[in-house]
Amino acid sequence: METITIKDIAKALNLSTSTVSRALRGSYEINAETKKLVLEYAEKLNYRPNPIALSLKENRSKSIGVIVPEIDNPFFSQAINGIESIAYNRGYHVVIFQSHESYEREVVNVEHLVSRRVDGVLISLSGQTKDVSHLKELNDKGLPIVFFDRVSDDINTHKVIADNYDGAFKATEHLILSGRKRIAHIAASSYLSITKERINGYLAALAQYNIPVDENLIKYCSYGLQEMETVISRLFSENRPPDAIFTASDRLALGCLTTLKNKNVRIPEDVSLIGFTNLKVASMLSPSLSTVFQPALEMGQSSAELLLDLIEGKSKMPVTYKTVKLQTELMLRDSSLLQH
Amino acid sequence: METITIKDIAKALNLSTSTVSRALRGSYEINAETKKLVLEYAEKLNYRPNPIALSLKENRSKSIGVIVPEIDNPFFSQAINGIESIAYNRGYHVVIFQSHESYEREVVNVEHLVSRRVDGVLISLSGQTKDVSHLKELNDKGLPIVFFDRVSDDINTHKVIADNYDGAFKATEHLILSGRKRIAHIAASSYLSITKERINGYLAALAQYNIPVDENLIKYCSYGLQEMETVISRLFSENRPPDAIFTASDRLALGCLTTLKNKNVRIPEDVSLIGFTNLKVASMLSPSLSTVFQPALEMGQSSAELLLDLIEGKSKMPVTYKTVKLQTELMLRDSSLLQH
DNA sequence: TTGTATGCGTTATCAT
DNA sequence: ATGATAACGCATACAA
Repeated sequence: METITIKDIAKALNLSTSTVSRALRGSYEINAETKKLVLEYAEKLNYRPNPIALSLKENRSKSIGVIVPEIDNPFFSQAINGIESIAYNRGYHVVIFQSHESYEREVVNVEHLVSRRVDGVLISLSGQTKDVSHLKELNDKGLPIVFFDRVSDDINTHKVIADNYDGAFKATEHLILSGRKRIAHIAASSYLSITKERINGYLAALAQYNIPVDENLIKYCSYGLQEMETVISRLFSENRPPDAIFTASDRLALGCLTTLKNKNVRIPEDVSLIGFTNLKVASMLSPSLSTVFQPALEMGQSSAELLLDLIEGKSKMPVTYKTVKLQTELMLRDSSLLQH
Repeated sequence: METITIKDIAKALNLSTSTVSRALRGSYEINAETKKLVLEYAEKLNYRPNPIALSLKENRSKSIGVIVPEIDNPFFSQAINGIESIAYNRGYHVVIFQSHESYEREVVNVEHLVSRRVDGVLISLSGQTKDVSHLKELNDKGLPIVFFDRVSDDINTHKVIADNYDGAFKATEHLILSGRKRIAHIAASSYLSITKERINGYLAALAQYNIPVDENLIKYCSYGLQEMETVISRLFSENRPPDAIFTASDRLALGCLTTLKNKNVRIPEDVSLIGFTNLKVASMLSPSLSTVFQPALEMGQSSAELLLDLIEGKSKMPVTYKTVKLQTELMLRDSSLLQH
């Protein structure tokens, strides 16, 4: 790929590179004719400034790094969609990294981002991450970081989260109102902020309707299908099995659905099921599953806006703690199926 | 973000930048002690070479551009997952673009990629793209391009495709063998390579089982749900409606499912449904839908490998026409439901 | 209004 | 074995 530079234009037009540069940048002190000449020639040769040279000069890359647990997860691909749309509108590029829910990989990703000189970082923490010093250090050094969805309270910066408490409350309330009494909650990694928030919403709903909390009905399930089987087995080997399950994510909802099917537990006759999920089609495909849908696209957009504002100094630096509450829409369908 | 450079190290150690550079690069002509000194100091200061400076010097960015129609589409997010894994293993970054199925946006994306000086491009064409001269021009100039999934025959480079013909053949055959006779095919944009290949597979299966082709049973559906309603209405307003539908994608399968439901067409009693889809859970969630699963992850990996080989000159440049055939797996479940 | 020189971080080439 | 210098592409402070 031979590329045309400012120097080529200068040579061809018998001008200095500075003149050409000024002409192209639409600078002030420049003869109108010279400018026209340069612009036309540049257009003819399809000149494109080299952003790498600019980056080196201006010590910024006009790119942001995004670290997500998995791209191939509807919530995160929707979020990336939103991030991409904002970033490109504002002249930034998006470089994608996956932590695969591993703390070690997240640390390596962060290291890569720093090496790559991204102008800022958007991150949703891995399920294994307890300690965020790898991020705090960078943030203290002045690298803008914005958290979305899975956040940490240990770093004082922008955070974009869904209203997990409210979503969990409504989901639980929905199950209660449809007559369920023993509502299990299958939660994700206990380290995650979203996990805690959702559990709190669940507990609050139980409290409001005077339903006693049974600790045995709250299960954490961080890993694969195998763990889900154990969890489900435990739940149903109790004296009084649950009559409803509230799962905390897409993966958990689907895993639960599969496992229940394999175990010949009938849905919704034996248990009714509701989940936090971004699999838009889930409830459409499966009348047995109601979902709490998270506005992933909007969360991606908001977090990208916040990050770019930080980068461009349009927003006070590390002091802002801004929790953006986004509408959590409850997609409760075929409610009749949930009735006894 | 203040960053430490080779110059800082040189100054601190009273060495020249060249010596420091040599020490860091593990070069030959260098005193062992000096080397050790530099390495230790660099380690202590957490020195990281600036890839931007490297890029400027070596005229490459160590990044590849990926253009997909939509990130938020299971097939493409799985493919990107595969691309990412290979790229990072080989030291490249992945910069993501979406065409949103629009030719104009695809052209703009390509323009951006060129501006960004990516070392190569992975692309799956938009549904509106008939003309690929925007890509051909670049490829002729020496920019490595690899197509995946939605390819063009007008550019002579690597292409990674699933065996769409075979998948469509088997899907159709499956419907035939379960007793269906009037099998409709709902296809995506007629411009796309995958569309043609799948139609050919469909036609071949009909031919093999001596089922006459009814042109009215082949419908193109490029856009939203509205168009799907029209298509379904037309199909079922015929004298003899279809007794099975073979849809060409996730979106079409789900749109079809929804529309049929709204129209109170029973599945699989009235029509049985089979689709090309990467919504891994689709068939799990919906016993009415059998799926032909595309190995998106593997396709992403293969195409990334091929592109990086091209970039690094490990593969003959633009003369190679290599179609990588990947296994198309047919997920036929609850077959009994498909029987009359 | 235009040209010259410098620097961004790094490495290759050519001294020493 | 090490140092000085130029070059990658661009913008800008300064000189003319």
